[in-house]
Amino acid sequence: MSAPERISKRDATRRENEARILSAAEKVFAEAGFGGATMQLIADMAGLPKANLHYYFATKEELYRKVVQQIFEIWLHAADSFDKAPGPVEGIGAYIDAKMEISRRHADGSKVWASEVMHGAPVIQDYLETTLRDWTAGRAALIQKWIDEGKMAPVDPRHLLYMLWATTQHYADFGHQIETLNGGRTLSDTQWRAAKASVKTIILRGIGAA
Amino acid sequence: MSAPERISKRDATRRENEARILSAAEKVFAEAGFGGATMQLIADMAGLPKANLHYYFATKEELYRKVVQQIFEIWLHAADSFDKAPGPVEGIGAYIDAKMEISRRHADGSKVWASEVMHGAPVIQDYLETTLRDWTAGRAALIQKWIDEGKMAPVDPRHLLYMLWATTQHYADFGHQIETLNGGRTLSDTQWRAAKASVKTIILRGIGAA
DNA sequence: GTCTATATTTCGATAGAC
DNA sequence: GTCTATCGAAATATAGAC
Repeated sequence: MSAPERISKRDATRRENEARILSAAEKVFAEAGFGGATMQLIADMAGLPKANLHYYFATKEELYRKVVQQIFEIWLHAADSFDKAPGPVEGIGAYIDAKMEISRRHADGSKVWASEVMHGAPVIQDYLETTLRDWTAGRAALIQKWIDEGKMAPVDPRHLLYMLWATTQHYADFGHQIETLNGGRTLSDTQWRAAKASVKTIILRGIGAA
Repeated sequence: MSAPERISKRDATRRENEARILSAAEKVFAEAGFGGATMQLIADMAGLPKANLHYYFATKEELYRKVVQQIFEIWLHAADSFDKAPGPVEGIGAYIDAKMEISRRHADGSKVWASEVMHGAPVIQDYLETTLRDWTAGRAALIQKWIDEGKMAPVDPRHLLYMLWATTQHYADFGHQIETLNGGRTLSDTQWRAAKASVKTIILRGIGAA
């Protein structure tokens, strides 16, 4: 038998390697898509031999699924402030802010999700049918309540949710196009503030809440 | 030499085969991405031997580029009514209608474009830097003119354009997600009308034009 | 122009020494 | 746990008969 080691140390190494691999995988999957990504590229970016990836994640698909789950969880938490808000100005305003911030900080994850959904959600269809469906129904009901209370104009809650997702995630998914139209430069802090303000102003006024 | 044939007939065959291949390619690229698509899959869907694809399109990338160009041209034409309009209600309203209709009729093309841009536009970067950049500058100037004339609220024209692209294309690119949230059914005629109306109502009111 | 057969490359995954 | 070497499958692309 080998010399006994502290379990905590082994676990720490495992967690660190898994995190390195997941971070590299997110980037490669975002840049090349699932089909275009190769285990070799991910291994190179993580600074590990290719065989080690298969030690931590048995298959390419298992690794990919973990990456998709990560961004999904981040988005779910972004809606916390939505629920506690007294009305649409605070609730939807905070939700837009949170989603825009995620588009800036987790653009790669957003792209992986977009790519997965565009291709028919072959790996995370179960999430769409359970967690996302429930989440959407709950938020649609909340929006309808605000409408019934006269706090905003009568709009279709689901189409409003689609608009919120579309506009905020666009800054991540189509970030390259926006950069190109910005003279090839990434958006500055000031420009990100302007983007957030534009989205919030138009939508909140559009639903008669501002 | 072979017996002389009418050029027009040979051209007709060529055009018909090219169209079949392009249509099949658009579908396969949309469903699997560039990396996930295979020439074999495209050939099967087009009902041709794989080698024939290489006869009409030398490489996979050349075929892909043609598919991307198609949807881009369709979108450019959708903005014709934009320019002739006297103000934002007619111009932006018509543009939303046209873009929504394209999302419905050319969802695959929209997905291919989205995938291309998400991956950094490796194939059509030149279009972004020339045609799209000029197009965007022209439309932003028109919107600014409407603002200066007091026909709409002072919003950032570029962020408004991004919002128009994001909201309309979302119904194509994330169509699978929307279908899942619609109980697994595609949107009916009535639901598409409601979607168009929602987008137009919120945005036009959001920019103070309705 | 069409199609079968195949050359060549590259990928995901694994075996086995350390 | 790590890494080198490699297998078997699948991909793009082409050669060459028809």
